[in-house]
Amino acid sequence: MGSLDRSLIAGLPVFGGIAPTDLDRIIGQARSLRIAKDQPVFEQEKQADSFFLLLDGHVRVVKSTPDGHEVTVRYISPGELMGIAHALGLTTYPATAIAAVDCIVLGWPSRLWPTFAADFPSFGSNAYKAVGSRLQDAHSRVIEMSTEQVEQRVARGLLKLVKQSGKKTDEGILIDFPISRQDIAEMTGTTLHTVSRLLSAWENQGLVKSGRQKVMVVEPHRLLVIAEGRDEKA
Amino acid sequence: MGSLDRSLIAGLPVFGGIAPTDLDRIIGQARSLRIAKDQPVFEQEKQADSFFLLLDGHVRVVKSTPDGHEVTVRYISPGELMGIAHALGLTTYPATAIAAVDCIVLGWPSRLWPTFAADFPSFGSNAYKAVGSRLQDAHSRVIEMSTEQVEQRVARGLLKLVKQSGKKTDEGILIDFPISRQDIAEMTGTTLHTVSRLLSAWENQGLVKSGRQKVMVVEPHRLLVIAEGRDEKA
DNA sequence: GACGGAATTTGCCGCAGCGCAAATAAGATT
DNA sequence: AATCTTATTTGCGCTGCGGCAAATTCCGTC
Repeated sequence: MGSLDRSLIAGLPVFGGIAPTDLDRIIGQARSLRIAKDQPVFEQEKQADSFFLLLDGHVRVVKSTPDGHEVTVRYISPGELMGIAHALGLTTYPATAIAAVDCIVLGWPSRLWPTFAADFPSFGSNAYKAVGSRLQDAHSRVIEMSTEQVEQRVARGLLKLVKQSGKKTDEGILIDFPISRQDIAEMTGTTLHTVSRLLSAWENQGLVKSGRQKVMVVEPHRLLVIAEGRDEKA
Repeated sequence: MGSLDRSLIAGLPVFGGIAPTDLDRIIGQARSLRIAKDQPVFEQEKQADSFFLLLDGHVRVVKSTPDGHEVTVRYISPGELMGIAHALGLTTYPATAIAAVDCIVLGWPSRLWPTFAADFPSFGSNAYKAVGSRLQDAHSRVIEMSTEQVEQRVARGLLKLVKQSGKKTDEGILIDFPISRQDIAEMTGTTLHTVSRLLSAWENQGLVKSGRQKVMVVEPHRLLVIAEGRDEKA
């Protein structure tokens, strides 16, 4: 487990404006975890006894329906909080979080949440702002699902991933964790077949380069045109 | 404007556990508004200079997209907060709120939000729980849009309205504010035509009775069967 | 009680995209 | 290098539901 250092979290927006001694106190109560690829950080319906901060890696948050469908709610990037069920007034996790790659995570017992929020006002308000922006995101998703067609949603989904986790290469911008057609389908509300067809088509037009569990966006701008429906049915 | 009485808000969950003197202080800073049917309480993109509590009536919260689509985010019932943009870290309203009927509303200047949240912890935590449950709702909507078909979503939408604002009559449960096919379409992500077809079909089966701007659910249980997809294609 | 505007109903058509199924392809394993 | 597993591609048929358009009904209003 090793000794945890304040510098791990010092630069993060959620801990913005918190005194060094407080940071030490915060990190002193954390335990650090290594989560292997494809392993859960926490699971839907289980008691929410911890909340987490992703230090390194990428995590996919998935909600399962009773009838076996899975919907990807969001991807978590380093520096983001997750599993903050208690901030939402829940005692169980509303979704499952799966490591998309090997991850390093800090975890705190949920009972510390109220203390943190009260003792470190900027932590509390940052966290609630994060919740607020997730609410915005969720509403955007609803709107997209209501008003856009699949092609636009997939384009938008890829652009979101690019913005969040894009890594420049000399051939384009690579989404820097393994992602399957199925994963993309689950985050855009379609099927892997349709995603595959779209990617094939885009590959032919030189918009993207993709392969097994990887997607590289070559021409973000043209993808944006599609995402915004200004495509004129190319 | 008249004198505002503490009893107006004393029983409400958001103000649960707050001392009478504090309630007086809270209500002393409120102004009460009467909003006529079809008039906005607040509007998307505008400066969020107030937040509100609905005392009486029903309010529809709508988001408009740049390309002219409208999506109904939710309906607000008496006792609920609305326009709490600042709790989400926003300075403008993310949606427009329209009075579905004549409404009575309390409004406070947004600058009081931080004070309220800090001085009345139960107010703050109740409010954040409310935000949390809206986030849950939004995610449910996303999942429904991804995995269910229109018929199920419309059934589910009606049931939600029934639960929230249903008024028992001797013929069934009436949704007690005017609601058009178009409104239902905007909240379920479909078109008014499809809603009309569905309601007609359900009317023939004796599931609902509906008319101009009104819907009455006669057999909630059978509607639930449809909503849950346990319909076996009747 | 006739008129006008808005809401609703319904028929018909077309197609986006899903389901099914089978063929490949790309890694992983031994 | 041969084999196995998992991901991806692609063809084909079908259908849910959106788009268009026209008819009808309801309700407020003068």
